[in-house]
Amino acid sequence: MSSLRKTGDEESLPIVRKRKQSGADDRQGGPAKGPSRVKVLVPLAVPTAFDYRLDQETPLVPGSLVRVPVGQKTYIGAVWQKTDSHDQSDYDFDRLKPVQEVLATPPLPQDLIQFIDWVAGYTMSPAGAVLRMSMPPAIVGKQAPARTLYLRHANAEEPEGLSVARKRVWEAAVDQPKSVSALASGAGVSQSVVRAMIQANHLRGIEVKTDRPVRQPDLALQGPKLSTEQADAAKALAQSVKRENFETFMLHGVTGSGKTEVYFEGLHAALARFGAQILVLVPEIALTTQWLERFEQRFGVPPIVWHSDITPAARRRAWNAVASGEAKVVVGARSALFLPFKSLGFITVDEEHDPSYKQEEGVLYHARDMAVLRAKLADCPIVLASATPSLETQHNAATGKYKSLILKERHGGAVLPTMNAVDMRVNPPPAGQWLSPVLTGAIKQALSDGEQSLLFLNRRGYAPLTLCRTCGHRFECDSCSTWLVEHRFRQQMQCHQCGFITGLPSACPECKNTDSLAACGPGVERVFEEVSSQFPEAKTVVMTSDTMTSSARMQGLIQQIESGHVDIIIGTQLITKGYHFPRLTCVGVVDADLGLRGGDLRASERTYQQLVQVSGRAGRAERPGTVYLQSYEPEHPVLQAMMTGDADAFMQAELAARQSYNMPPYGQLVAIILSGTDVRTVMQYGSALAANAPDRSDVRVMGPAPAPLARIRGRYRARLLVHIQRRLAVQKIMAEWTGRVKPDKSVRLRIDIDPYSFL
DNA sequence: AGCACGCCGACT
DNA sequence: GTCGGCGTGCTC
Repeated sequence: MSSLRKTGDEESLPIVRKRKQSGADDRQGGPAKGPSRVKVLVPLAVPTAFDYRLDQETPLVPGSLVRVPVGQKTYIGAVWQKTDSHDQSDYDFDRLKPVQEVLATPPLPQDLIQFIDWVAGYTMSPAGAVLRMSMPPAIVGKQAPARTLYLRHANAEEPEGLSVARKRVWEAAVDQPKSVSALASGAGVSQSVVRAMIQANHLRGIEVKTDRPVRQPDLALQGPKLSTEQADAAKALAQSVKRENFETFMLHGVTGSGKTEVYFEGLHAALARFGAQILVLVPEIALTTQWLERFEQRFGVPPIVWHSDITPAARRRAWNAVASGEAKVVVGARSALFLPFKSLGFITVDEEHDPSYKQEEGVLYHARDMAVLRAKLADCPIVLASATPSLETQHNAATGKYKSLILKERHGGAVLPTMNAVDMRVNPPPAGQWLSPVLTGAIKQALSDGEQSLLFLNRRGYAPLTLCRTCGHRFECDSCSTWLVEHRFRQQMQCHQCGFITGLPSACPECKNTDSLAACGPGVERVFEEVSSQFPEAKTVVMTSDTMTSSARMQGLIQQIESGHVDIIIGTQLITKGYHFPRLTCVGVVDADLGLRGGDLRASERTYQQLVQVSGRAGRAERPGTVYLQSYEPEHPVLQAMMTGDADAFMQAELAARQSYNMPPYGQLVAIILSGTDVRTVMQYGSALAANAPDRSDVRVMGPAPAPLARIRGRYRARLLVHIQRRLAVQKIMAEWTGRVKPDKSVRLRIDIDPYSFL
């Protein structure tokens, strides 16, 4: 036994010695020279920073960007820990790969590093995956394309016989090399003058690889005249900016109350006070041309825009300008929260209730909640603006955690629209149709008055389900548990989950019957068909993500609507945000009950918010608007709240219900999503998890149950919902639990802290 | 995120 | 008998 042990010791000796050696090699403790160890977080789904060898003498500050090898490739990562502290790393010093390059780019700011670590901890995601959102590998470290700037030749005499125009260019071409257009506009001449002087060799071309300077906001511009209500709210924001610290505001204003103008004043105050950077978060689809135009009017420059659809070149320019601090005003979708702001001075989350702020892929985070943390770390004010604030935000406002700013009146004398519930049991549409005579009557009236109508149905395509009347066959996706949606305009069947597309069938694949296929239920295309046959003379358009394939097309259509060339607009939620159509007076909600089915935690809240948003499109100018809500259950509290307009009572009732069940925002939910190729293995692991749940009275586990969409892309999914009675750090509990019950390696486990969607 | 390593089906 | 499918695990 003892000899065996000895042998073991001897065998492990080299390792022991290596460890000691590596400890002795951690020279960063003293002033010793030579290579040192640095921790670098790479933008990959890795939970911790890797160790690298740094061959230069100068230590690197945390956040410094470095190029390091990982496997076969190299990545740009960020130095992730103080290099002067002794670390416990046991990674052999002589096995470390070297830092290949230290980038000249400014280091990631300290508050961003803290933010990334915190988000990783909160969402239980690998820190590298969060870092990836802050420094997309396709952008960071990439050079600007080369361009040529022009300047006088050094010490050159003014050429003989310059014309007046050329002389002006000559005067302008000193000090800074300038682009042709900058020289021309600076001298007040046309570009051809400058070009001719280049030809004549009067100016010297210099190749640079820098981006053109970012246009700076014009702070002398005045905003529009504000109502008393608006001015009071704006003043509160400006005062908060003066206090120079973290403070959260709920800006709650009815649709059309001019919330935007109010938070613009807050942004303006922050810009004016320290020249700080400001960030406005908007839901992806709300970043409209109309919104950008308003922004430009107020600040004199277009903002730096950041969302999933911008070109790689624009993305690179935006990232660099934000990192250098040159970009002062940034507007973006949720991912803009992770940009490396040098000095963030104000954040606004517009439409803060919008469910699209919850990222449902990769790192599962809620941008609104993370924005509040970002503001806290940056020590700056943040405004959460909405006509229908989330229950979470209203609760925080009620408890005093957030300050309340409330706008009760519509701006410019516009009145709130009149609400009508159309009881579909009393006024049913003709067979095979979806619009009640009440609604078609209202559209007809609007048409004859020369006003516009909007029909809202949050369902793309022609019909959500196609079945065979003979054999009952349903068209389903092969790899998801969903129905294929008929898109009649495109002559296709499509799975809205995985995107699978196939042609329209002419016969039932099961019983081969032709003329036996029936479309069930309405989508926007079907409503379009109905409207077209009822109002053939009206100009009707459909606005969905399917028809709005390019932003040029979208803008063209918006302009047509604004100029009154469109009579009836049919659309999905794409049209509920960010637009202001003065001629729109009649709004019809085709199926106001749609969001209430399925009954998840937030069904009522979300439906209410959506109905208010759609209704808010009506009557935003002088002409009053009218809203028709088609419902089979008009006595439902959501419909009742719409009719009475008593939002507060509705929200109070919702909050009380949440409180009585200890649901968010009082208690917490965590979802565990399991997926794998084999149903039984997935369910077995789910059951094992449930059976070994944390032994705490305040934690209750529901499930495992097959996920509402049990199969996506061929993988089976099951979920457990964990309810925690109180607000506490659930991450520790979850980590301990899922670490204790080892998963079968074929099962993938994801944890969604604060789940929003229950799909 | 890539990319290499590894264990089960259709080819010469 | 081998080529290659993707499922699994590692990257300092």
